[in-house]
Amino acid sequence: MRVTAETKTATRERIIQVAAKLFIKDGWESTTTRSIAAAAGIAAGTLFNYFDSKEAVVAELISEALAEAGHEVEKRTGESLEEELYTFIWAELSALRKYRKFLAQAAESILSPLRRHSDESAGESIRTTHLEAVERILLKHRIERPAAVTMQLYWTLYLGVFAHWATDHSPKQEDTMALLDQTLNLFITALPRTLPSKRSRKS
Amino acid sequence: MRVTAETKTATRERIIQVAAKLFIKDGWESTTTRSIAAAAGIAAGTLFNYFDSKEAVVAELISEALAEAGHEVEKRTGESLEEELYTFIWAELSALRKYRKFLAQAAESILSPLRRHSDESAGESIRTTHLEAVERILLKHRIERPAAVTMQLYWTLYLGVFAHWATDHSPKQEDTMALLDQTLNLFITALPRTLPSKRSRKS
DNA sequence: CCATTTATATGAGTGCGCTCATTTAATCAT
DNA sequence: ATGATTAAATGAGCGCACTCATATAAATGG
Repeated sequence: MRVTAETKTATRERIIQVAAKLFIKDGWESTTTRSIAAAAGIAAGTLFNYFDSKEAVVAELISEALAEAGHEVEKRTGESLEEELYTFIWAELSALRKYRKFLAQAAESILSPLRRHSDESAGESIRTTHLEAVERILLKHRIERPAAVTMQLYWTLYLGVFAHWATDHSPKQEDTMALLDQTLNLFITALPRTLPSKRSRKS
Repeated sequence: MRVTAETKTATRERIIQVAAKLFIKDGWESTTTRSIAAAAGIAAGTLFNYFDSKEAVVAELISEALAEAGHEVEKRTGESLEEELYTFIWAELSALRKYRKFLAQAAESILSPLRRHSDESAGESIRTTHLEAVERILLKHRIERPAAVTMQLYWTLYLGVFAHWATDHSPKQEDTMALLDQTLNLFITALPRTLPSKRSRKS
């Protein structure tokens, strides 16, 4: 069976769309790959011709939402470093708002800091794309290319904010806004101080 | 069928011991609950009379290791706040060293910041126990009872260190030592500054 | 002692994500 | 047109964590 490239991309998009609907309606765990396939009008196994895993589906969903949000924000100018980072992150979270409820469950395994960088996990590109954008913002504000450990620290802090956002019960997630504010403040304070030299402690 | 309380605790301990062996030998994913049950000399279903889930088994394993390490360290005195936190955390990590390889896989779902605090997950007691110990250390150094958001920030940072440790390839995890040093430095810097009042930003 | 109650052990069963041998259909060579 | 080739679709099947009706044996009461 052969199928035109158009049909393929159409099917792929259809999977993502129905998956989004189902995830929003039924949650992450209750939505099975079988039900996604059925709703997309394909066989159960066919889903895995398009995505490596259930997680890869939601990772694609996230990536698409973030890509849109990212483009708009990066054009802005004339803000302080903290303002710019804040705007960028908040724009991303806003873009993900409709997925918020099930992301708390889904993202756990996708964005976990415990995933090895080396393996080709579904969320790896989300992480690198985000970090690249942050690096670009830092460079724009004359912060010299941050050390790997700095970005690692950033990602850790970001995950904390993300986790709080995903489970934030305050009406418009204003608790998260406050946390993000504090977190960025802390990160920026840390910026000049991180890793000037490899000075190990206690022997 | 009834069994004495002794038999029950013996079985429970046996499960933990054989599970530890298998996890170390075969890793987290390759060790099945069936294989643990078989090695412990019980039926597959019986395992779940003793533990809610596969994750609960490893959570118990971690808790036991941490309990031993925690007791020894908390007696110490005369160190700076940073020193004391460093010693405490490093003692914990040392106690977990034998489990390090499979913890990178296992802990992902257990310690994830994305788990809701409210639900009764396997790793919840690990988190609260650790945070209580840290709070005790802070109090000992005249830091007034830290705000919830401060401890949240601490846990986020701690998870970053833990994640790095779990996948640290340097011979004696000295990379982690350096990261821990920097992380604690950052946390302590942040201490007086976190949440003086509920000042929300941007409306 | 036997009957009843009760706490535990049991393993077949369930639904899941995912795989893979096979089928199907579009394309290409003649 | 027709057969050969190829890429994608298929769904039965696998191994997993976990459940639950049932079996079993210890404790208890007469």
